[in-house]
Amino acid sequence: MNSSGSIGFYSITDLSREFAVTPRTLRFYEEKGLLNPKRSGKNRIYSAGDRTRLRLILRGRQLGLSLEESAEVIGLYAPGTPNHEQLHLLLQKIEEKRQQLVSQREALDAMLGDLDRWQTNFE
Amino acid sequence: MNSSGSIGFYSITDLSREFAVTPRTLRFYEEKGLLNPKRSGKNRIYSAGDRTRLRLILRGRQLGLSLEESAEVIGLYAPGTPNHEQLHLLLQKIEEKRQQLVSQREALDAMLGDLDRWQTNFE
DNA sequence: AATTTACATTACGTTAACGTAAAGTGAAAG
DNA sequence: CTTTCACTTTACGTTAACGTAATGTAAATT
Repeated sequence: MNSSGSIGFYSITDLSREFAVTPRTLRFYEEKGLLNPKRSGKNRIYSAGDRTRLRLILRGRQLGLSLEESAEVIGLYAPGTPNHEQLHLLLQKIEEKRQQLVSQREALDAMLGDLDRWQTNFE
Repeated sequence: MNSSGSIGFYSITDLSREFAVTPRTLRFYEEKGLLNPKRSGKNRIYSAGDRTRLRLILRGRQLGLSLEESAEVIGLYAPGTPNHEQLHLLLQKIEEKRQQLVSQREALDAMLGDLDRWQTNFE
C-alpha cells in the first residue's frame, strides 16, 4: 500500500521517502525510544504526531544534536501540555547549541587568520 | 625534562598540555600522517612547525572537519611553497564548511519555528 | 498457484577518533 | 642501587548511528 492508507497516517516507507532516510533509521529511532508508531498487525503505522517528531529529530541531527539530546528535547512534548520546568530545559539546550555555533564561527575566523599568516609567512 | 629543551622545541607532554589533548592523541595524529615530529632516540621532538600544524588540526576539529579533511588542508603546506592549484582546493574546503554553518543556522531557525508552533498548537 | 512487494525480526559489521591497559626503556633523583 | 619519571610500542576496547545481510510472512499482483 504505497502512500494510500487514510490521510494522516504513514507507512515506514512513506516516511523514509519523505525525509530521505532508510527504514532502518526509523526502526533504529524506535529502538532508541524516539518514536512509537502504532501497529497494524506487525506493520508500523506512523501518525501525524510521529511525523512531526521525526522532523524534529532530523532537525536536531542537522544541528549536531545526538539522538540522546534529541530524545531529551522531544521528550518534553510527550506527556501532554509542556510544563515550565521542561521548557526551561529546552531553552537551555538550544542556548547550548547556539554557543557551539558561535564557537565554530570563531574557530573558522581563527583558522582563516592562521592560514593567511602562514601563506605570507610560510614554515 | 619538563618544557626545558631549547626554545622552539617541545616534548609530547608539553604539547599535549598546551593544547589540552592527551599524548595518545598526538601519537594518533602521527599515525595518521598529520604530524611528523623528529626523534631524539625514540622520543618525539616537536618543532614550532609541528605545533602550528597541531593548532590547525584542532581548529579543524572544532569546525567539524574530519582528520582526513584536515590532512587534506594541512597537506597543502607540507611540500614548501603553496601552489595555486592547492590554494584553490583549500578555498573550496572552507566554502564547504561555511555552507554547513549556514545550513545549521537554518536548521536552528526551523527548529525554533517548529517548537513555537508546537507550543501554541500542541500534538 | 506462483511471484512480487512491503514489511518484519535478529544479529553481526562498520567507521572515526581516540581510551586504556600492558609491558618495556633510559635517564634522573633519592 | 632502586625508584620514579617521561617516554615508548603493541594491541584490544569503546561509542554512535546506522548499514547490511539473512530469513520469514502476509498481502497484492500476474
